[in-house]
Amino acid sequence: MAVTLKEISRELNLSVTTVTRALYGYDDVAEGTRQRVWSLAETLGYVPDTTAQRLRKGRTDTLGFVIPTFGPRFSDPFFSEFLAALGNEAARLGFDLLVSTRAPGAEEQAAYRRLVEGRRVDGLILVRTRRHDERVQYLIERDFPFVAFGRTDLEVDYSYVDSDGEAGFRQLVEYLVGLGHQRIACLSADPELTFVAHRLTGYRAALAAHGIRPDPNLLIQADLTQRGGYEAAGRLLDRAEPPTALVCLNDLMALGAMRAAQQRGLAVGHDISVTGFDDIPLAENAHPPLTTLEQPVYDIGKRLCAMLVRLIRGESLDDAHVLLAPNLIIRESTGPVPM
Amino acid sequence: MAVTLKEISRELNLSVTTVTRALYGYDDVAEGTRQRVWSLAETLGYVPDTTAQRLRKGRTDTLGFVIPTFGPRFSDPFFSEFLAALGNEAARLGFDLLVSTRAPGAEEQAAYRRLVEGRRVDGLILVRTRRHDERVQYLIERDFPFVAFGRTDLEVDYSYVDSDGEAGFRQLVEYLVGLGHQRIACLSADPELTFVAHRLTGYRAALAAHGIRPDPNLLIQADLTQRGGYEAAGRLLDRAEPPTALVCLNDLMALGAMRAAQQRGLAVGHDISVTGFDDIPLAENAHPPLTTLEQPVYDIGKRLCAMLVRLIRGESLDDAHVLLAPNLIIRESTGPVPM
DNA sequence: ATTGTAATCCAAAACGTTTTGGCTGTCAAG
DNA sequence: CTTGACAGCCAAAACGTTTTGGATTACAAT
Repeated sequence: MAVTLKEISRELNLSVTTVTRALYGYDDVAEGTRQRVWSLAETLGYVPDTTAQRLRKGRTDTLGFVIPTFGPRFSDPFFSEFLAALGNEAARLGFDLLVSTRAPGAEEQAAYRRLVEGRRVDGLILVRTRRHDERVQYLIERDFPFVAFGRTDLEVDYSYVDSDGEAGFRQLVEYLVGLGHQRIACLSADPELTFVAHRLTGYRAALAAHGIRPDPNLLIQADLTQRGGYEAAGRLLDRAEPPTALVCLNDLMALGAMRAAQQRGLAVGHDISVTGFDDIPLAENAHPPLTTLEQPVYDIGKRLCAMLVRLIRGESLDDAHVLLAPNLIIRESTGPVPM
Repeated sequence: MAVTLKEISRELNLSVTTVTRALYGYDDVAEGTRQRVWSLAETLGYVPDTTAQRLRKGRTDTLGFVIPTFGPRFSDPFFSEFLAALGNEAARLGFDLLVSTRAPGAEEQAAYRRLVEGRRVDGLILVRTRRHDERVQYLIERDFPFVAFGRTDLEVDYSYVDSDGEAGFRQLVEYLVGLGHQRIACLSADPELTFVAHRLTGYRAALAAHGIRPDPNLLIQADLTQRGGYEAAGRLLDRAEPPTALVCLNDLMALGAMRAAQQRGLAVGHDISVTGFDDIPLAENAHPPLTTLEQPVYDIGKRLCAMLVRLIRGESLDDAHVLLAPNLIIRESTGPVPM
């Protein structure tokens, strides 16, 4: 089918060895020979077979990324931005990107094993780490190169980049307290997710710092989706004594929460304050625009990718544990507590 | 490093041949031998080397998908849902998914060539086809298996699934006309994109059918993003005689357009009507919820994936050209023309 | 004793590449 | 005339797998 070295070598009465060496610019090939090889390769449209190169070189030049998807209608701007970062940076570094989509659980674990044990990729990027992350455990155990967006509670060392969600939430809640809010609800998610746990810590710390007794009724657990935020906010707002502020674990939830509030005739930013996390592009275009904590997802993805490649190449990392402070962006979805 | 057939065979005093055949259940292996092989493979944790299998079998069992990204902050729910569909379906069919991200243009074309000519994938999925799509032309020329979400104007035959944007927009605009709208603006995009051209055709047809003279000032070209919709809507609304309805090429633009309207004090759904296309999850949670045309992105992705695999396997396709009618979902962003 | 036939097993080739460790011939220096 | 150096080329091995086309043995049937 496709053109191989053998064909070129046969055509020119050369050995396969000489042909590769000519193509790769070794200095033990006569100038004339090199030119003949190049020109024939050109006209025949020779492109080396990637699979053969991989087998021979013992590496795939491929990075793996398993997206944790939730339900069929999976749609999260966070991931598309992150993916764009990985894709662009991987390409820049000469790596392919192999993507799987799997809901967390047994099938996800199997996907990781396929990638690692079948030697399909040279390294992996993890995202949405969990406090006791089996993926991290597994990869450490197998000594397989990986980097993660997020920390874990495991007593192991690995390379990560993470947002300081605790500091971010502390700052955010202090800002709300400063506006006079006391009944600040938190639309949380599965606290096994590390970033959820961190943000909750920050939430609690800020309340405690201001002598506000944490009300367990104001902490509610939901999905990290609009629907999750919509439903959870609905339940909170229908209480006898509803909260005056809704702190949501991410922007998607916040958008859902805003809708729930608006359906109940509340003016977001006046009657009730709502906040998110991520600063997805939609946050700015929400109505009203959403107060949120920005984390530079694209840069994080890019950085992780570069770190992983250095790991694969056996180079040393000077910045193996990066913690970035998120940036509080105040927009119109928050305001002083209503009289 | 990893366990190979050779090691297993050495350990058991068997040939490599017998070991593979034992593992794959050929009937010329003694039952006892088969068991010894299996149990040793198990304890050593043998997993075949994917690269070697690929080289030997002459196929990669990998599908390629190049996401057309626009700018670094790429974030489009349409693509994350489509990607989830591809990922899940590919996995189900035993295929890996190789993803690249590239802005349309020369680099994109180079990415396709790398994938095809380097024999990195067995087939490709195209999305956002263009009227004179160089990708389609190239792949047809090389006789490489591919499927596309979208049609082209090229005189070539290939397998696709597409939404009938023309019919959808016709229905949508007729609905708006029925509400009394006459000055219906269209926030369009690059008409070289086939789906843009189709939707525009539907828009014009509906206007013509009701004797409304198309006003070139009401047709404006923008990016398919919130920002694009926001800016274009802003320009339209600041005119002396602004439109009463904004028909947007997709939901993201519509969300941006809504914000532009709201910033000018207009109540969307009353003072002005806004529509989108796609029915991304955010459309439902917008404020007000967005009237839009739903297309089953997940199903389309799944279907395309299955079609591609059949193509790769040389099986025949009975449904090589699928046109799906989008579904008009009327929400609160549209209403009667204001008095 | 020969033939036939199962039942087991395996050597070698092949996929396409890269690298190792040469080999051959020419020419200048001794 | 020999030696050494150098330029230019290449055979073979290797990466790990699967498949082809036997080979070997045992045993039953002739």
